[in-house]
Formats: sequence, C-alpha cells, structure tokens
Amino acid sequence: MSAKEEAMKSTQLFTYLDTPIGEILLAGDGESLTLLGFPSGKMQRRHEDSWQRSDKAFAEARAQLTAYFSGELIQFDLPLNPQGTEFQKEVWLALRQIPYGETWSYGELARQIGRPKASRAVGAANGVNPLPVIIPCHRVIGANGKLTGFGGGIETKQHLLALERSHATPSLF
Amino acid sequence: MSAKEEAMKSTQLFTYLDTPIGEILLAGDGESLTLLGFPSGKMQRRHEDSWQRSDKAFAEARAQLTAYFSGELIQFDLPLNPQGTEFQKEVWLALRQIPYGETWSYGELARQIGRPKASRAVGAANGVNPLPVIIPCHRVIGANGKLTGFGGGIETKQHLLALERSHATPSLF
DNA sequence: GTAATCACGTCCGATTACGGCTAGTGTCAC
DNA sequence: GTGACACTAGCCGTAATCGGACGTGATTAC
Repeated sequence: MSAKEEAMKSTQLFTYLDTPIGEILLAGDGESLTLLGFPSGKMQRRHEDSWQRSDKAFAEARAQLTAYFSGELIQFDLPLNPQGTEFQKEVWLALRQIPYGETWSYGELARQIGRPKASRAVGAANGVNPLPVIIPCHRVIGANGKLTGFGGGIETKQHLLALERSHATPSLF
Repeated sequence: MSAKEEAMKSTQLFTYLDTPIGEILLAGDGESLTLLGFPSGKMQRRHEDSWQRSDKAFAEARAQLTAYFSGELIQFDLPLNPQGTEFQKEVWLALRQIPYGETWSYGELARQIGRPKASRAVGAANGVNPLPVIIPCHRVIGANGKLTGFGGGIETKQHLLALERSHATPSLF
C-alpha cells in the first residue's frame, strides 16, 4: 500500500483538450479524474511516459469542461479522485462549496473548515490542488481583494472569474 | 567488547544528591561520571540493584554541582565518560562549547558540527544526553525560541536557564 | 540447525524553512 | 480623515532532512 503500489494499481490514462485558457491535460484512472494540468504555465504539467493516451475515457469530462467555458455549465458533476493529505482533501472539499461566480478569502475558507487561523495553510493546500477549474481554487482571493496566485497563472484566474461573473445568475439586481 | 561486557568491566557506583531542581542520581565507574538522572521526572532514572552505593566517590562532583546551583561555578571540571555513538559524542562535545548563560538553536549546533541539515538528529542526540546539567543540553532551544523539551522536564530547563542568566557575566552592558 | 552479522526498509523525533495569509501599526501624501 | 503601501509578528501544515532504534530476511561461520 505504498505510493508505488498505489500507482501500480491501475494504469494512468490521459488526454489533452483545447480551451479558451489554453491547452489542458486531463488524467485519471479510468474511473475518476485525478489531475488537470496546464502544459504551458509555470507548472508545466505534462503526461508521463508510462501513462496511456485515451481520448474516449474523458468524453464526459471534455463535454462538461467545454460547456463550462462557454458559460453553459455552472456546476461540474464528475467522479473525482484527488490525492493528498487529510487536511488538503478537507480544503478541496470546502472549495467546492463556493458558489459559481463568488469569491471567498483564504481566511474565510479557513474558518469554514473550523481552523480560523489556518489561512496560510489553506493557501498552501490551494496551491497543490490537482484539479483546478473543476475544484474552483480560483474563487479564493486575498482578504484585501488581491488575486495573489494561481498555478495556471494569474491571468487565467482572472479569466475564469470574469467568465463566471458574466454568466452568474444575476440574483442581486 | 559488547555493551554487556563493557558494563561488567567494573562495578557501577552511585549516590543521590538534593538540589534546587529536585533529587539527582549520580553514577560512575569510580573514575568518571557516566550518568546524571532525575528520579522524579518523566524519565524516572534510578539506580539499579546491581550497583553499589558510594557517597565519597562523588565528593568532588557533589561540590561542583552545589556550587553551580548557587551560581558560583560557571564551568564544570570533572572527568566524564558518557557512552554513546560517535555522532552523539560529537554532539555532546559541541554542547560543552556553548557558553554559560547563552542559548543556541538545534540548527546552530548542527552547523557547528559540520552537518547543517542534521538539526533534527541533534535534537535526538540531545534527548539521550546521559549527563544533563553538566553537559548543558538545556542551552539548546528551538530556532523560534521555544524550549521544546528536556529529560528532566521543561520547568527544569527553564529554571537552569534562569539561573544562568541571573549569574552570567554582564558583558553586554 | 543456530547464532551472529549485515544490509535494508521503516518509523520516529527536543527541527526548519517556506509559502497563493492576516490583522495591526506607522508613514506619507492627498 | 482616508487610502495606499511597507513592515511586523503571529499562525499553520508540508516537505525535506538526518541519525538511531527496531524488525526482517539473507548469508555466513560454527
């Protein structure tokens, strides 16, 4: 049950996808998504040689992402299987409670999970979110309103927030 | 030359001593000190049945410790024979270079012995120091200033540091 | 066979540096 | 005053690090 065995358990599948924010790498175990990465972008997330390409395994994910980027989909419904520590998974779960088009601060998210002073740790957990966009870490910004960071680049974060704002249900006016 | 044979080589002598930080167990081989322990304290270090009580063998050690606790002695001069691995002995030797009344961090001590990244191992070696007080492991604290641990209890560490600070040569003003 | 020895792997700390943070304070220019 | 910085000191979980202790299995010497 080491990380090695865990990785052996099933071959990793992957595909690529073109979107308004650039090319996207999608990876999973055939059941669930485990990774969404930006090949360009400072992370340079790409597939590994041992992985196996499969476009059809990601048909549904592809469809939902496409719909999301066109503003037609506001809530993803996909099987996810992100790997991380307990704390990280707790943060990622909380992230999915932030409504489409809204933004919270790192501190608010920290309070949400019952650790009012862990705002900084929340930032760190956000930074290693394996499924950006789908797990909406882009909806978290500094308490002073600054965007402050995103694996795919601040511009991308900006872009996603603009997209969501322009398509959000105009409940407030 | 196993540890067993080593222990057989000569009978172990011991005595007890009352001090401001509580009762202290002193043990040695007749030549050198090998152990200083706190009978109360979480270690519960006591003499073993096979050892032989001898008060007069420890007259000098007793005198120096008494002087230390009254603030009159700032440097011990006693024959010591602590048992441990090479690494541990190296750490213990370095410990004796920390001046009376000063404190170093575990990391600083690690750098001192030429292993900048072994701060944690230094902590472990400190933890098994067989001659606390005389080998001043109490002068090592966390990089952030926290006391973080002492075989005889944090309060004791606190007490020793306070004693030394109040009697240290006031060279800085 | 049996014990001693050795090579590893694993786990455990008296550690640290490092962030996608924050609230508090002081300063300076409008 | 108000707002825009700059700086500070707390706060929090991780990953990296490094010896030592312990367990396991293989190997070797009686």
